Amino acid sequence: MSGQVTRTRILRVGLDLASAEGLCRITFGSVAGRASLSKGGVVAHFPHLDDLKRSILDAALDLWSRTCLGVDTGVGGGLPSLIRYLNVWIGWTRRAGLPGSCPIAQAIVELSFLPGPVREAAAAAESVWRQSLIMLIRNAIDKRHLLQDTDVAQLAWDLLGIYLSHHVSSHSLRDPDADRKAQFSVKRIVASIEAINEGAAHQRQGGQ
Amino acid sequence: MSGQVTRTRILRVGLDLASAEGLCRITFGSVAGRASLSKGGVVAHFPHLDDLKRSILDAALDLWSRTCLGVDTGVGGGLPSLIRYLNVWIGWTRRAGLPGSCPIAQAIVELSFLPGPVREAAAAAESVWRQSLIMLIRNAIDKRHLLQDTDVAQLAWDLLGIYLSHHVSSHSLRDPDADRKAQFSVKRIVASIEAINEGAAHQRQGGQ
DNA sequence: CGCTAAAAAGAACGGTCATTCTTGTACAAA
DNA sequence: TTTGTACAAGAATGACCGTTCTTTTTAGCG
Repeated sequence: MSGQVTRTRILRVGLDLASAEGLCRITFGSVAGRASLSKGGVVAHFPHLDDLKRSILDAALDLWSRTCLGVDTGVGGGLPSLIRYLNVWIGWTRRAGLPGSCPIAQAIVELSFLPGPVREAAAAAESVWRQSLIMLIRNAIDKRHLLQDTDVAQLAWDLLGIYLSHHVSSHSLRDPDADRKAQFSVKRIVASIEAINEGAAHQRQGGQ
Repeated sequence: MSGQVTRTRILRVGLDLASAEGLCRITFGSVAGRASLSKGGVVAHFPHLDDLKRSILDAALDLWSRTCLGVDTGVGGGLPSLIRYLNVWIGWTRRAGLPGSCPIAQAIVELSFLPGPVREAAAAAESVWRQSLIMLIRNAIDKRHLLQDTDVAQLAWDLLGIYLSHHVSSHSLRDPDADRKAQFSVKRIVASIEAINEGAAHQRQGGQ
């Protein structure tokens, strides 16, 4: 069996496991068992556990990118692309075939206290998310779909916050209504800074 | 030394440790060390680790209640009380003298995958938070400060979401601007459902 | 002082886990 | 067939931790 194939299988199993039980539950033994490998077999590919965890996060970000980016062919940018992206992003793990929650969101919180390469990888993924949001927001502003003086960083923070809230709500708190609530939040926040009826919106934004 | 005093000291140390390193880092040894006790000394008070963790969460909720509730004497209910509460809630751990982040918010996420009494305690704390928000929101509606058809559960979800986003942002991602951003979010969401200029606001809520 | 009971210390056991090392196996080239 | 090499298995080590048990210390009281 080619080593590359086994390596891919390990990462696939690890990604599933991270989604189902969290990155902190990843051990050589747990991954080896589900991959029908011995513990030593996994270690041969990832000498240190951090290597494995970091690679799993990389695989998760890769899957996110394939699931959530580039799916709006034909929408043509601007606010519609932003809204489309948000609707695809929220709950993307189900669509991607993962058995549980979003491993990245979970990792960001789980690793708060644990400096090291794995934490860096999680933070980097968050940075990618934030940059993607910012680019979509900027594009919507350029196309005059959003107010010109929209605070880009603030809006990105709010939208990332909705995603994280949805993660906690649906996963940690098992709220069956999490999807609906998150979508409502997105609608409300977008409505409050849309460039339509600029007068009222502007008054709201600027007014204290 | 009276056992009660030692027990209190253990919980104080445990609360600090949970704030500084997370509930999952609580071990008999770590608590014992910081409390100048032997491992056995801690076990004598909390035979099972879950007892200790649950008690720490209880202590955290207690501290929250003393720090965040009942501080608006003279404000007199309604929307001002809600806003006051949110401003006190966000970042309450600093005010309460805890060395790190909010142990409850962290626990809610950390324990997502681990059913048991500790997870139940974290979920119960979240329920208390949610109920507090709902009561404040209802009061603001009764006083005609918020729109009559405000979706109470949705608004509570949004505000809890801002708190959790602030937790992740300030703690996991170390954004020094987290406080300001969270406060801005609160202002925006409150503005969008205030009963003032009801026409525009109503149009926004009901529209689409 | 001695007696008693609570409180704390400390040793010990079994389990899990990361890491390291050695062994075995399949497969290619010579 | 022999040799060499990547791949995987499996044993061994040392650390940490929850839990249990026994022993020592401390405080109160006659």
